[in-house]
Amino acid sequence: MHLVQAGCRNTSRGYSMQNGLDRRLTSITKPKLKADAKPFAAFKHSEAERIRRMRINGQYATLRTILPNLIKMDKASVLAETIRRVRELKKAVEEVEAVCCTVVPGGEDGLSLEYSGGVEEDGQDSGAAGLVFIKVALSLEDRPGLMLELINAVKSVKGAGGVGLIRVVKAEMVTVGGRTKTLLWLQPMPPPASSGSSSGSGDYDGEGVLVMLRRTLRVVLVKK
Amino acid sequence: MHLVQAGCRNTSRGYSMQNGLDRRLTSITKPKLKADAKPFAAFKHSEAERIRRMRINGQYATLRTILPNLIKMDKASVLAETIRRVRELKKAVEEVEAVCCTVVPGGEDGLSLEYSGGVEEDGQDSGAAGLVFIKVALSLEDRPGLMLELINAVKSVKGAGGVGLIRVVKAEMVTVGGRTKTLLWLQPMPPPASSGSSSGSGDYDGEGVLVMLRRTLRVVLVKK
DNA sequence: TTCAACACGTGAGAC
DNA sequence: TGTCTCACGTGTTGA
Repeated sequence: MHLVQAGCRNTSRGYSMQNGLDRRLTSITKPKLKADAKPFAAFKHSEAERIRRMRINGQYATLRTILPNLIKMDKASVLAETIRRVRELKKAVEEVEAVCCTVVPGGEDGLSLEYSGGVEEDGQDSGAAGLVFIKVALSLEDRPGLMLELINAVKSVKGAGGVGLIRVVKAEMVTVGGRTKTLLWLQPMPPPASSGSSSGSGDYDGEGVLVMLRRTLRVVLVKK
Repeated sequence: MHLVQAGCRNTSRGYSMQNGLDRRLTSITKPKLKADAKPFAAFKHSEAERIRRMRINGQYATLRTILPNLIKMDKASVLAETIRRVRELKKAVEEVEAVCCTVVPGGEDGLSLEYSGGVEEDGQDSGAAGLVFIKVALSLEDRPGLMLELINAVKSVKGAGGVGLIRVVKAEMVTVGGRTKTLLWLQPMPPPASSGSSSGSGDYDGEGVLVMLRRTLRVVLVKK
């Protein structure tokens, strides 16, 4: 109950890094007597709390060195300035990204789809008439496992027979300031040659695939 | 001495915003009796401390909302992630600024001087042969009063007679993400027509002025 | 059980 | 004087 007020106060308001780690009952061993158990536990507890405080205060010290033009140095002001700065920097990155890095113009959801009905790079026809190559560009806040999510989303686009309709040919990612710009090169897969001629599929619903793809990718975009 | 342990614990580890502001001895008035003075002071003290804690915890809550991909939500982890993010964003802004916004190539100190010996825009000769127009571009962390510092630095460049050698014709600043890009258009002033012909000054040390100017501006750049 | 994280009330320095 | 900020040890809770 606050019977012991530790000697080291270090309240010089200098906001310097160093702290305790001072002279103290070092190398404590667990007491065998039951009477000593409680003071020992109390000491361990207060010591753990001291270490926790030191860790947090160390982060404050780091923030104080990182943030420019800090007027007030107290914790609340440091946190407030930190929040302001993070928002400012985030906005700056997004703005400058919008100006400098737009590869393919996308909609307001940051999702852009480009497709062609021609022949792909290696000159090999995919077999799906009217839709053989899709290029997807999207830009969003980075998160772990994003690429996996995107690929799974692409693979989840399936036709009537439960067979995948699109395969990922190439993928590129570039992250700047926590935002990720992703490029996907996709290739529609030919419908299963179950009936009719092998080169048929004249009724292949390329537009439908695109709609499904866009809807599926949008789920990934708005997630979290 | 911890005789009263407040009722509201709110230790649901939910890291939600709301907190106390709860039922409590409201609308306390200062007691007249001396015996009540101390408990009253203690209450006011603990209450003030509670408000302070709430303010700080509110900042933590805000940080938890604006930081993406937070795995651990405890205070130390939030601060650590904040530090990481600020550094990441700052670097991103600097990099993208270096790529997109370089107006005049500068040295490693971010200071670039350009000068011409011709005639300035309005066709009026400054009178100083060989150095009539200086354009300065510099990029550094923004700070309040920076422009004033720069102008004073320019004005502090003086000749033998203690007279100013340079005047500021135009100044532009643009700040992005806390970094400021500054453009200064300077004009050397003619040396005082104390002796010789009025159009003389053939021995005007334009190079010396540039050296002094660069040295003076560098002081502003490395400050703080 | 121990451990980690938290809110609390309090003593004390700074302004 | 009073107010503000901080470090401290403690009680408590969930894992």
